[in-house]
This record gives sequence, structure tokens and C-alpha cells, in this order.
Amino acid sequence: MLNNKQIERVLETIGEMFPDAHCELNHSNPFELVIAVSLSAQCTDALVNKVTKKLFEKYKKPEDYIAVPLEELQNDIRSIGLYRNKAKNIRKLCEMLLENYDGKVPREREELMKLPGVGRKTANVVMSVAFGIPAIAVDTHVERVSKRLGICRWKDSVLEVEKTLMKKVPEEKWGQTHHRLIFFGRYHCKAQKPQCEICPLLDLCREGKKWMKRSS
DNA sequence: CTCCCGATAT
DNA sequence: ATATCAGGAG
Repeated sequence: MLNNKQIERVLETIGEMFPDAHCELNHSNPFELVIAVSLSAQCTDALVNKVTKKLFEKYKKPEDYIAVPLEELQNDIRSIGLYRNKAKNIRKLCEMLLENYDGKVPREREELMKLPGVGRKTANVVMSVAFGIPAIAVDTHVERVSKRLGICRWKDSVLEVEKTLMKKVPEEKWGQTHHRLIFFGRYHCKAQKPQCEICPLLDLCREGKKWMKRSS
């Protein structure tokens, strides 16, 4: 496990590598962000953006998603994968927004997580990106990077990873750090082919040597 | 734990 | 051919 000084070095380094890390899911309001993030489960954001480009032109409000047959919505998001679950969730989510939230996306984590297809990770993204409420969403990249670097333990659950990051990172830097960890994981410390050879953090990474061998 | 699932990289 | 992708629900 990294000590506080090492954590500080990690934050500084990923800040230099990805100073302008940001949410890469295209959206123009909280409602579109909820849809985009719920679609992004087990799918690249590039593909989500390809689908939402057309989707957001066709469906503007919660009412629009309910107005069409479920099969039509399934077809509009088919290329994403997991499309039956996602279509059903989006439809129900829109119904709930209209019934319980005046058609608007709630800001509270507890309320967000009541929506179908919205778990803690998605709720945290919406809170942080759409509403500017401090939160750290732990996705596959944040989890992998945190564990490889030794920010947390290998056996930690995603919730434990989130708690560790909240404890180790100053609250005013949660949003920024969250996106930098994602960029670091997505473009540098990748799942299949991590760039260990050019990694400025290799000396404090427990997994680095293992990956160096595999790539040689 | 399993299932959902197409697109892409390796 | 297999692993992975801004996960969530049962």
C-alpha cells in the first residue's frame, strides 16, 4: 500500500500526463448524461457516443422514450450490447422521472440509485459531472489502476476502493482526480497492454515487472 | 455468483 | 479465439 507521499506523487504525475481529463460521454444536460452513463455499462464510451448522437436527436424528453414501442428503443441502441436490459431500464427510468421527480433528474445519490440501471457508480458520475457534487465513481479503470499501483488492496471491493480514494484525496480534487485516473487507465495503464516501458510510476507499481516480462 | 451482449483490440 | 469495455440486477 502506498503511503501519503507516494499517493501525492501519483496524483501529481497523472495530473501532468492528463491535465485536462474530462467526461468523454457526450451530453448536453443531466437527463442525457443519465442515459449515456447507463448505456455505457460494459461498453466503450466511443461506441456510446456513436449511438447517442442519433438517439438524442430522436429522444429529447422522458416522454419521448415512453412514446415508442420497446422494440424500437431496443433497435436504436442495439449496437451497444446488453440492449434488452438497457432499453427496459431506460424506459422504466423515464416513467419514474415523470412520476416521482417532475421529469427531472434527482441530485441525491439515494434517489438516483432508486432508478433502474443506475447503481452507485452511475449515480456518482451524474452527481459529479452533471451537478458538481463531490463524488468518486469507481469504474473498471479506476479499480484496475488503484489496485495495480497499490493505492488500495487487491481484494478490495469497488466500494472499498471508493472509500480509500475519498480518504486519500482532498475533496476539492475528487472530480479532477477521478477523470485523471480514468484517462490513465484508458490510455496508459490499459487492461490488456499497459505501457509499463514508458510509465513514470513503474518504480512504485507492484504489477509493473509482471507486465514488463509478458510484453517482452 | 451468473446473466445480459455487440463492437473492438489483442 | 479470447479479453475487455465509464455495470447493474437477480
